[in-house]
Amino acid sequence: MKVKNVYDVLKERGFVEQVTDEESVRELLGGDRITCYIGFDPTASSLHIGSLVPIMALAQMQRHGHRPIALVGGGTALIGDPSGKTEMRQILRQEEINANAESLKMQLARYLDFSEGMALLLNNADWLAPLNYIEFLRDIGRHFSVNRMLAAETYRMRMETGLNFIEFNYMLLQSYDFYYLCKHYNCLIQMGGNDQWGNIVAGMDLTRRMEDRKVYGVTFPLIVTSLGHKMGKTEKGTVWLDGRLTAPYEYFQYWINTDDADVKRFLALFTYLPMDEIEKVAQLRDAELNMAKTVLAFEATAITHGDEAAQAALAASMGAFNIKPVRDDILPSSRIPRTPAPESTSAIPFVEIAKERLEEGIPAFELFCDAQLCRSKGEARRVLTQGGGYINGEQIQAFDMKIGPDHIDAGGEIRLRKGKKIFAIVRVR
RNA sequence: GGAGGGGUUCCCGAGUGGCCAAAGGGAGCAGACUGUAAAUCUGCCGGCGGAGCCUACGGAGGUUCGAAUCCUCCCCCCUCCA
Repeated sequence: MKVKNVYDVLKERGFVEQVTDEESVRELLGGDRITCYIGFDPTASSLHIGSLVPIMALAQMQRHGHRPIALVGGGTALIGDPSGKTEMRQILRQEEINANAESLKMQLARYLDFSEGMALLLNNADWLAPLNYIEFLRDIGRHFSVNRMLAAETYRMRMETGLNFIEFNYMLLQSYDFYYLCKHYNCLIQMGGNDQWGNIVAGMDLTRRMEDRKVYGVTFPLIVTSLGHKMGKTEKGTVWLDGRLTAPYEYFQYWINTDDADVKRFLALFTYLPMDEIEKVAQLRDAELNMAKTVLAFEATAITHGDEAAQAALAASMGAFNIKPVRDDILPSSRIPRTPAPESTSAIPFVEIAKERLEEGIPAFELFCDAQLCRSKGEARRVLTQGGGYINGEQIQAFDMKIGPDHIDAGGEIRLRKGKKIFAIVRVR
């Protein structure tokens, strides 16, 4: 059986917003191995859920026999992309960027197979840094019309708030990347968020002028939740892909809290489950729909943190939230365990408390702070006064209730809960 | 370089000498209802064990019994002119 055209796959799964030349791109992707690229900004030491769409797009490309290039923008990050932003981005120091670029490489390796040139990881600092200003202006700059650049949405929206020259040059550098990758790596397609459209098109133009070659661009829709929220933001801040910054359990929680209306769309984008199974999710209701969310959380966590971590997160959530096992006929291709897992709290975040301290008795609001359920004692007091604090499943009545040794359960733990869904375990040391 | 307008708490944004920890909105948190969803209603929403105290209205000084508010200098942003 012939492998499905990856362009159709991407389109079906909701990855495609705009294409520069749909027919040609489809034809290209239906043929022999081609090379495509997406740029990632090393402005933080970890990628977050917001970068998952591009990552998954590259992964899909690779699974369908093409060669993805993940381009770390070590050079362009020195300038700051104005696209989609209303204010100038903070410019980072060279060392920070280099360090970030390194950790991004590690992360991307979990989604893409970089062995034997099946995928490439490049850093544009390698070719941007040595550029010489005069030469660059003469060879590259002359191909750009300022009039046309100003017409680009990217810059137009900045005309009101202000745009400085360094940012104005971003388009030239990103265009140069595309040209460079085409020339040296035979890269024919650039993908990116829809805010990159202007930069991608400019890169195509430059490549045509410099190399006389036709290249293509595909953009992804900006993914927001059906409530209009940005992906990957919670009350605890950004949901990172790095397990040290966001524990797999938290990551799992993020996905299981997906809105009803987003489950199907997210399964298509963020898992590899077959579309015919995902389509059936539309018919699910109530408890069944929650099972689909469980699968989404499991699959997404397994992709980012591995099967083992996903299973631990699942087991912890089942214990804490009384989740029913997922029925066999719901998304049958998923490897999610479908029997009740032995209850385990091992994946839930925990803090250790010295035995002596506990023997004296710790006021509940202080313990909530120590367990990082609340940011300040004031907040903890408020939460507890409003009845939002629970200990071993019981609502805490007084904010300063003393927590002592008799609260330790058979497993040697104290279970704290804030609100409905945030848990912490206290272990006595 | 000149003239004018600005920088307020997570974000937007009101506030022009005491009644200002600062209106209003958004976001967020908790409770009720639920399905770890949404919608709705209620309460909360700088720190400190509640009192008062501390820290906060771009930065540094000053005037005043008292400053987000007035004065001086500095930094940054915007608009128009050059």
